[in-house]
Amino acid sequence: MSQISPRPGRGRPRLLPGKIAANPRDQILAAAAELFVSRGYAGTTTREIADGAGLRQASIYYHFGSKEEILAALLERSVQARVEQAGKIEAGMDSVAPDAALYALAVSDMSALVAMPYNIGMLYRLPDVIASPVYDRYGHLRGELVAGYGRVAERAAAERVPAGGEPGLGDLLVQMVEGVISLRREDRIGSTTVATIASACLRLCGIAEDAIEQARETALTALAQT
Amino acid sequence: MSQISPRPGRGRPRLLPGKIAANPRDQILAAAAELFVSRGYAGTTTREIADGAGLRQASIYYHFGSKEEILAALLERSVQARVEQAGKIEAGMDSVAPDAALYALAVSDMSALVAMPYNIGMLYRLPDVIASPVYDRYGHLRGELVAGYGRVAERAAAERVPAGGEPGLGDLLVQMVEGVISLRREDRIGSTTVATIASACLRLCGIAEDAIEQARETALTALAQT
DNA sequence: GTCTATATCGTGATAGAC
DNA sequence: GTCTATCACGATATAGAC
Repeated sequence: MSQISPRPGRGRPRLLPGKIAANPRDQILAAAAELFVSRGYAGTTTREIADGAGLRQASIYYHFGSKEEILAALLERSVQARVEQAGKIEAGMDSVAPDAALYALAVSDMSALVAMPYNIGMLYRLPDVIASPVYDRYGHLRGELVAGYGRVAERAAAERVPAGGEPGLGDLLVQMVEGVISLRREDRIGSTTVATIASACLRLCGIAEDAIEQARETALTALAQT
Repeated sequence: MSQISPRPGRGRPRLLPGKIAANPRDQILAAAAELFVSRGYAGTTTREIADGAGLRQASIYYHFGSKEEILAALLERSVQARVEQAGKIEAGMDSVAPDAALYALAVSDMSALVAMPYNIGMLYRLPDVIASPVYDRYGHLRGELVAGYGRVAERAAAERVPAGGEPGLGDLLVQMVEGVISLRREDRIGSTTVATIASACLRLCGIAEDAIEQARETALTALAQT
């Protein structure tokens, strides 16, 4: 990154001076994220990215070596936050009730997904992204996420639901949680969305309605302290 | 389609005579399906499709007017079977127990998804497909599918789970059911997969374990008669 | 650090021979 | 009905001026 020298007045001025607020790298990432998510990776051109970022097509190559490098940066961002938060919650699992831990995991993970700029959590679903060589570097992290869900869920479910099926509880729950991605694409995230899905996760573990309600309150107060 | 004249000996012979078995239109569709699903729509070239179908790039344009027309044909195939089956099950819903109807709906829908060539059920998830103008012609059908799931599920759930949340039960269940698409992409469809997910659907409606087991048997015998 | 200009290649689609 | 040949365009990426 020594190539970046943010000294004012350096470099030829941009044509469109309206967007010099944030640093250009982030502007490029933001524009690319929006386009990748709405038109796909292969369906997005570097020219469109440049337009969105407010600079010229060629100028992108000062900040990134290739189009694929932009994708890699976005992929890393999109998985990092989720895995980190999930790890923290699983680490502190022993101090709270198992079902509250699951509720907290679901809520914090969905919050991370919803908070991501331009819904980049869905990059992982795109075939051309998965086929890309850069996917291999971050793909296994999502597997760890599923495994984490599985461990937390098995505890919460106890013996209430038949275990050992394929797909496992972790797969089912991650599938449910990532439903917010589709909902968000359709602009359907409301004030009750996250709570509704989190409750559904506990229901999927055979937890009764009153216990779900209790786990919800425990989880929310625990999350508020973080 | 009057342009198709399958008289033997007509037309210049193909370079690669190995694949003349089925009709060329279907060969093109099959090749396109495999590629769209593995590399995305925009990421697939007509040359690659032609290679997969065993003819030359330009020859595709005898069977389809454009690349988009190929996509439209695949989209139609992928939604038709699901909506049809769902409609039949919902129509015969009164004659079986509500929870058995839901189980049957989930199983038959997942079976349709699993039976689709090259997992084309996932075309609906691709941003460049959704952004394409041809999507508008078939997109609303998926909405009807969700609504159908919602009606069947509300009956099965009765008053056991809080209703009226966003997302609705239909959204949650379709989300679960379409999880087979991801599993299939990862080659993880086993003998218990469909049953596990169908049971999870009922669990999501607050149905108890023994009732789930009973619904399963009722549904399977009902489906066997069809 | 961003620009203009351009090289080089790949794309979807068309024309016309066979 | 499939071929060869090619057009017109748009893609990523590079070179070098400012």
